Amino acid sequence: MLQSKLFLRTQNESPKDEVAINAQLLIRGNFIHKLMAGAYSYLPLGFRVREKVIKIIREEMNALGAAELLMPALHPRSIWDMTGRWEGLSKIMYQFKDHSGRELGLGPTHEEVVSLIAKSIIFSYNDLPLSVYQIQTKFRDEPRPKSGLLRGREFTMKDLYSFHTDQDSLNEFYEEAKKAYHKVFSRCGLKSYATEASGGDFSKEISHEFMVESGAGEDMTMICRLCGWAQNKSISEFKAGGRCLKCSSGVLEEMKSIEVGNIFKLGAKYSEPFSLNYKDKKGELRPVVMGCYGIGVERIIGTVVEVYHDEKGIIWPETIAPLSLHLLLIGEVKPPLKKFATQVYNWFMKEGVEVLFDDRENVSAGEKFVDADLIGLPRRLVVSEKTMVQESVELKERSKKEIKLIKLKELSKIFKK
RNA sequence: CGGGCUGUAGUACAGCGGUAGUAUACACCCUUGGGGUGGGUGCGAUCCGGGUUCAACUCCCGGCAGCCCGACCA
Repeated sequence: MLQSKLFLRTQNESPKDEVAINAQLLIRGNFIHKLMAGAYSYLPLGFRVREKVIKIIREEMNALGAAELLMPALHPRSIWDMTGRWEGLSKIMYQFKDHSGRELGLGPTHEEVVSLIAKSIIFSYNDLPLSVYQIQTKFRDEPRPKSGLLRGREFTMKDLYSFHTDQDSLNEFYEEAKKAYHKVFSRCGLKSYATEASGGDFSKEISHEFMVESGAGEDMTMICRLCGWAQNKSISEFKAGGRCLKCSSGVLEEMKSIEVGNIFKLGAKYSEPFSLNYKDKKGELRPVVMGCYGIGVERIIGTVVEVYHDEKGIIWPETIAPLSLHLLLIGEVKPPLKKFATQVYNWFMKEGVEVLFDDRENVSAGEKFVDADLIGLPRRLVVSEKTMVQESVELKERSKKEIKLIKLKELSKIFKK
């Protein structure tokens, strides 16, 4: 990928008014562009990060046994009246009328729609358990969008819904989903705590929020770092400094955190209003037992930037970096040097290494270094007159200080497919 | 939704009741060529509406927008 063709222009200065680190760095690095509070465009680099995160989520959801589908974002009022949530969520749901006066809304979540679909699929205990998910744009009329990507009005959510004959089956799946969630976040470079929280509107039962430690977060979590037990401070009866009741040897701490996902046991809350029932072995109708599970894609991206950065810019984890290698052509670009650099670039392209080639001419070395640090690809490779005469390139990892000179012949040892 | 702060070139900042300035970006010329090289020329702006005033970017009121605090947050 050629930087000169990337629709990219970095900014030296942080945008006015943006305080959140993730907003500052992602805007400066030209990953995103703000259209209004809480609505961002994904520019080519940001788009690639988003795709990587989505790919990880998709792989883990598929591994969990869930099937992917896609539901509409546009909903008629009637389906929301089934659960009383047209009124109940009127503050947070974008609701409007079309030209014929029909009342429509943009989905902030999809329990209603998925329950309706499930009615056409689930009839018998033989059909259960089942689970489906989608990765889709959600709309919420947030009273206060804030902190860059962390709280938007329009955002991408992976929402998963599971269907069961009974609570035991749900509990079993719930624990598997919990593991899958930890795996998603860990693959994105984030340490997550499954935190006990109230079920909110969804459920009277305890739910779990997946918290990542960050000063940029909105939530306070009580955690035991020893065993990983965590509880949202808002429902916690424990105090910091107290002993962990779970492992009895750790000490509870307060931790500021970002919620990147959550899981709920819904029970029959949505199946009942939709008469989503199945026939048990005796032929008797019973309500389907449901669970729902969400992950905020943009939240993951924003959180990663909050966690992985330094004063120069972002330091992407390899797994979700937009590309893995930044190739810089430094110094006066004479034909032999350009040829040499292109040769190196082509080698990486052939090897299938995702490389961003800063091929811009008449851009100073310093400017290229600054841009590379800001954009934060895991590895930086410098090609110049100096390295050319030695038949080599310079390798530096974004997270480290040392620079290594690598002979061209040795490239294949370091960059294996 | 309550409170606070802020709206001036693409971006980031100054400024003043009377001709709007700097940096950067952009275009061109020269220079330089390993951590935003230096110099020159040029292009480019006062959020919207109302009020006060001879005169408003500046003062006052209202809107809108952005950020922050709080409330809210399936």
